Amino acid sequence: MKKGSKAAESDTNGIASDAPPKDARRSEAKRTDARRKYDPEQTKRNILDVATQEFSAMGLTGARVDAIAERTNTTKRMLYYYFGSKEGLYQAVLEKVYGDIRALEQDLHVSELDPVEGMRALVEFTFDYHDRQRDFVRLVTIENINGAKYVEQVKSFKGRNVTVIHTIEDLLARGVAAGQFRSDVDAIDLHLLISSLCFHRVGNRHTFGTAFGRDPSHPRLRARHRAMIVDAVLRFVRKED
Amino acid sequence: MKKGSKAAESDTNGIASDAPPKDARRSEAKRTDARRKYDPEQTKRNILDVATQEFSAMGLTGARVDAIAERTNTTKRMLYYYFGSKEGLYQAVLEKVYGDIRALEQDLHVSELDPVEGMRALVEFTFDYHDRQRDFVRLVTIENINGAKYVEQVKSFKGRNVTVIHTIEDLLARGVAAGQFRSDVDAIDLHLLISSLCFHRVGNRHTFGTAFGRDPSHPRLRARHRAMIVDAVLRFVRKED
Amino acid sequence: MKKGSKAAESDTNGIASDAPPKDARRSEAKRTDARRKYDPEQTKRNILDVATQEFSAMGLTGARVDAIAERTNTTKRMLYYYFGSKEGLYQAVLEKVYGDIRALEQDLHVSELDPVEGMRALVEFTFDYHDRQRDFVRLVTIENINGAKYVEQVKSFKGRNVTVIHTIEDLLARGVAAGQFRSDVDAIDLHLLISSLCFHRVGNRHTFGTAFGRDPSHPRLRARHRAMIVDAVLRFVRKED
Amino acid sequence: MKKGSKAAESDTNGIASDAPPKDARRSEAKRTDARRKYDPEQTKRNILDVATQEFSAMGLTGARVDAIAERTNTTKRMLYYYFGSKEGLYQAVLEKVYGDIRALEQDLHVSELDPVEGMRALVEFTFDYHDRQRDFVRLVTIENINGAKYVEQVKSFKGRNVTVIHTIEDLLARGVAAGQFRSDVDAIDLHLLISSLCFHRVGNRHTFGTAFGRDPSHPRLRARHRAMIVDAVLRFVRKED
DNA sequence: TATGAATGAGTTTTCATTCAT
DNA sequence: AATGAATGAAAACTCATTCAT
Repeated sequence: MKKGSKAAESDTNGIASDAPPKDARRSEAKRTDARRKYDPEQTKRNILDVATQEFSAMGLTGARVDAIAERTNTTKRMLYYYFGSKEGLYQAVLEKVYGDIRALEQDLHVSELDPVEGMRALVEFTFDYHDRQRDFVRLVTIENINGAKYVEQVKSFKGRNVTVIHTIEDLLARGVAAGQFRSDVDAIDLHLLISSLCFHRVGNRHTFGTAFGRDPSHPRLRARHRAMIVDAVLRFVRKED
Repeated sequence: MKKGSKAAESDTNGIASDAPPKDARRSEAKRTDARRKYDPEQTKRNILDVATQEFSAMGLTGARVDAIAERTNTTKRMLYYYFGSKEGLYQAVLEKVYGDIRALEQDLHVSELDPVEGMRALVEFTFDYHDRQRDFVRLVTIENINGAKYVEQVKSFKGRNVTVIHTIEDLLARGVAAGQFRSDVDAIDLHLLISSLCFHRVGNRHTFGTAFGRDPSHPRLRARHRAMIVDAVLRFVRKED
Repeated sequence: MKKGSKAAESDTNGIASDAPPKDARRSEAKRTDARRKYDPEQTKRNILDVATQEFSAMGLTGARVDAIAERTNTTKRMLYYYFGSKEGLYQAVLEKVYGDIRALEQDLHVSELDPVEGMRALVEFTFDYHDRQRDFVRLVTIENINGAKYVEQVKSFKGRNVTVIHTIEDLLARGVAAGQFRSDVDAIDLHLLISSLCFHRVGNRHTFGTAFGRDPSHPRLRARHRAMIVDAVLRFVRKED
Repeated sequence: MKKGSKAAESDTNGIASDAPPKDARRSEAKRTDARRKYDPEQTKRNILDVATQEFSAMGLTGARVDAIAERTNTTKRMLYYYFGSKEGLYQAVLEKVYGDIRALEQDLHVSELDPVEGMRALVEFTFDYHDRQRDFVRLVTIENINGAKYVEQVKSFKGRNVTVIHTIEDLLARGVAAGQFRSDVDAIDLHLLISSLCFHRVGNRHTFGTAFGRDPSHPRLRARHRAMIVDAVLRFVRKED
């Protein structure tokens, strides 16, 4: 069994793991010095970012505390200082990742759009989010292997899902009222359907790639998939004449 | 101070992990002595069955060789004797699991059905298979976390996928010819779409259950999902007038 | 995953660990300001009191600097500021505890009593002291596990013992002269005998309680033990006719 | 804080830690070879003997698993293999130590002796046992610091104590019947009294030695103490004319 | 073919102590 | 005088694998 203590894959190409806030911080209160030695918030964030990559790449059991610590600006000790244990850190990562997606969903003002366009926007957003946030997808996958044991304790988790369902319910209701959508679609079922289509091609892209020699993350394929999924969803909800 | 060494979840309700053979075996080939003291085949199979459960429940890194050995009729040494290493055993499990599905697909004589009925049959079969073979679904998930590293070396893997694509191509071609299906659907894309819908609700059932308080494996929900997925696929391929 | 960081047992029911002084102090010397922001003496005393409990409950190796600091009004840093190290703090605790008992023994004016009554008074005092000062008993026990390494450097230690022996020698001499006591009793041996009887039932009360289902600190049992021990000592020293 | 990973004191001068069984073993079944490489019983016993010394010298928290392992013929891993954890090993040590004393007590046929002689024999036995088995005394002390947490789970513990009380009750009853003993002595109280006298001088010998410059384990002093304690107990139980 | 004992290298976690503010 | 953040060294414990029988 190989050891490879570097993350096998560093999928962090999205928002979550960008470490942008250095500027945000500076603009706050702490004046001059660019890098202070004692900055708990930054230390925590740094650990969390590295841990996100490592856990998403290796799973809870596969990740190594040492490996995380090594890629950090601090030492292993700080990791325990702030997060208590490996599991505690893992949970904090889940919390952060679920918090991130919720923040973004706010920007979608679906309720202001025509039902069909709103549905399209929602699906495209969901597609794009999963496509970019591989760490998120992997962590959800990992949680399912863990039997959702840790996500249950994550506060941001439940809230996030309620919001999506409300959005979908609103779209469906308006679409039905406008005679555009059929009336027998359940919001949660539809959410599952959309999620399935957006999640699977990211989460299972490795076996898919191996099986068919196609990399689903290739731009051309991605664009086609995006269109296909939007199409499939709209055909599913659309009222047939 | 001890940790639970039993598989966190024993999802074995399907074919893969059934350990039926003790009797079946005897009536097979090995004639004479009813119970021999040393039966390599049975020993191997026993190890494999236990390992399937353990790996599918815990992942490659999460599974413990000791835990597997303990639930076996033999000792840890035998595990190494027959499979060489933890990874070797894991690979053997993948091999077995992929072999299982191929055997089943033979029974589907889709080519003899009307395109629409054939498509329905294919989707229903795919749905049922994933619904029952949770171990399979989990192992695929796990492989994707491993970057499909091990599945690449599994012989039954590639072959299996080729077959499905052929089946779909045949259905699409016949459906287009009959004026029932649209002509711009790619077989691999459609396979991905079907897989997504059938896979996700099983693989991510824990987070789904936690999020919405609905267990997707409940009979009523399962039936509804099955119908919904068939419906979605047919709407997707059907030619609009 | 956290461990209980509170002392396993807080036996502080006596003088040593009472933290009475907040007011007493003020009336002492430091006149003017009722509550100053920085009060080194109070800070030290507070640390010392907490440390007494923690060390007596957990032993030198078992006690945790973090746990002590947490229960303090100040921070860990202050602990090092004032006491230099964990060992330094432990030693300061020993010093304090031995100082306490000496102060009390002054109040016993045994030399003014009839030998038999004096002996009774001494035994009763010794009994009561051990019975109340569990922290003291525990710390002595702990020191014996440490090979008395730290108590050797405690100034109040030697002096204290010399005093007791003088008291006993005086009692014995007067008792022999009065024809009440036998003449072949060694003062240090007698001290050991008395100590044994008073110390053991406190120090080993847990195993005793577990073994016999009797809690030696129960009032009824305590009274009986007190009488028994006085009786045993008097029978031992008394001259037989 | 000093590290000293060797046992600070190796008090093993008694039966428990003698490693005599090499012969016993040979005379059993295992024929020829004096030291076999695979001998679980011996491995366990070896670990247990070393652990007894280390725990009794350093306490539960003070003892170091590494230090124990180092002085063993095997590796640290085996310690976990057989005893599961540091606490498990500690408990096994308690079990062994309590088992040892019970075995010895069988040899005392007190019931066949005249009450006075029987009482003398019992006290002398108790004295000698504590005097020799310092490891036992220290471990009991340590357990009392632990609040008897571990000893409660030790099977040999309760049984042992019941036996002693029966012996004492028998002696008292016969002595009273013979007009030699007073009738108002409680067996458990007497046991406590005897234990106190025998235990304290061993358990607290370090502080005693430091305080008075006398080493209670010196042969001359030991003999005098032995006589004194027998005398004190007999005076306590004897009926006064 | 089969087995229980044994192991070294790693992995998580804890601890007393010090630094920068 | 006082503090929260930071740390290296060591401690407990685990894991996949091999050996002797």
